[in-house]
Amino acid sequence: MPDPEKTTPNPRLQAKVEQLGIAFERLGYSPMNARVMGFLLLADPPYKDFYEIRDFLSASKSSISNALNYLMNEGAVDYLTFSGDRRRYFRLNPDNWLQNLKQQTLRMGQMRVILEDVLEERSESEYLEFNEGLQEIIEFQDFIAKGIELMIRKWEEREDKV
Amino acid sequence: MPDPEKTTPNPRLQAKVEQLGIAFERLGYSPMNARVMGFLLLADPPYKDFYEIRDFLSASKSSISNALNYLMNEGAVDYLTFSGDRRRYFRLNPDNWLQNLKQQTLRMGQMRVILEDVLEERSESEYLEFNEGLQEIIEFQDFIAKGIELMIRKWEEREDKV
DNA sequence: ATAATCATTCTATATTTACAGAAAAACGCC
DNA sequence: GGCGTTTTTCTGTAAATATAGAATGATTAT
Repeated sequence: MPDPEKTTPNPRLQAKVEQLGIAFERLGYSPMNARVMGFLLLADPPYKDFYEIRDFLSASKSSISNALNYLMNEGAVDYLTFSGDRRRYFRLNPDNWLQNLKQQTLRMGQMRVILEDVLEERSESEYLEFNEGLQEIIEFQDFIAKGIELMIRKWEEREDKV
Repeated sequence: MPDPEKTTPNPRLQAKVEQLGIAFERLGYSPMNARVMGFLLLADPPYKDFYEIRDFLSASKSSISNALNYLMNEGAVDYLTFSGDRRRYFRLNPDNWLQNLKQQTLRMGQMRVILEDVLEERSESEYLEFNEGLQEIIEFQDFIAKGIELMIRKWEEREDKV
């Protein structure tokens, strides 16, 4: 059973977590979700219970609850349990996270779908040059998306060998 | 000088622009910016002046002004002028837009930077498995980022030949 | 079975962001 | 250079989102 060693505040760690939080906000995470990511990334041991997280981030229970649920849904976070201790110990799960990153990366061709729709809509237009410009963007997105798909396949082959 | 033919409202077009707007919101654009993109994508001729945009979207001048400036800054939009007419005619510029998409795509390796920082921070930790998980995510991001870079180079070669 | 505590949900508040309208500025034709 | 029009900036308001706190629900060790 892990010992919830009463962590004395560590300003350096706090600053680092804030900094990581901001970095994750830039990737599209909401502030609290971003900070929880930051905290779990630096956590040592790399699993922490609900109240450790709450206390470190000085946030409310609902905020932490929502953040953890979001991140668990996202796949980046899961938890451990230890018998004789009903708490859950939350941690980043790099394996699931990686799985998820792959999925997301594959979904990158989103704009292609939109633009194909637009081109169909513009089929009557006489402004051919404009349409050709759009066509080229579609082709680019397609090119990239296909390439990424291929690369992910390669990555997975590589993994099998390891 | 283009004739600002008084456009009678076209419900079908309006619905289509809304729909595109929502699609662009999902890509991270704010609602008005997203609608302006949608409108310019379907515009025929593919350039429209400030008031045509404003009227079509039933928005305020400031909203349209901000949206256009944002999109021009982004590179997706620029404008034409015609002598004897001081209005600016805004349009999507697929060439610049494509340029920009390439840039963004290249910037996809952002998370790598964050995680490298984290790993350095965790160098003392004895939870090696966790660190190895992070390391693998870095490698994946790196693999993808490098691959994309290569593909963009290929794309540009292809373009030169066309 | 129950008491203790872990976790979620609900509701209220604060913060942020988007948008409008008015006023000011910039621009380009005459 | 003056004047009318286009465009931006400023300021206030509305809407959306994030977070807090309280109440409720769920779990398990005893």
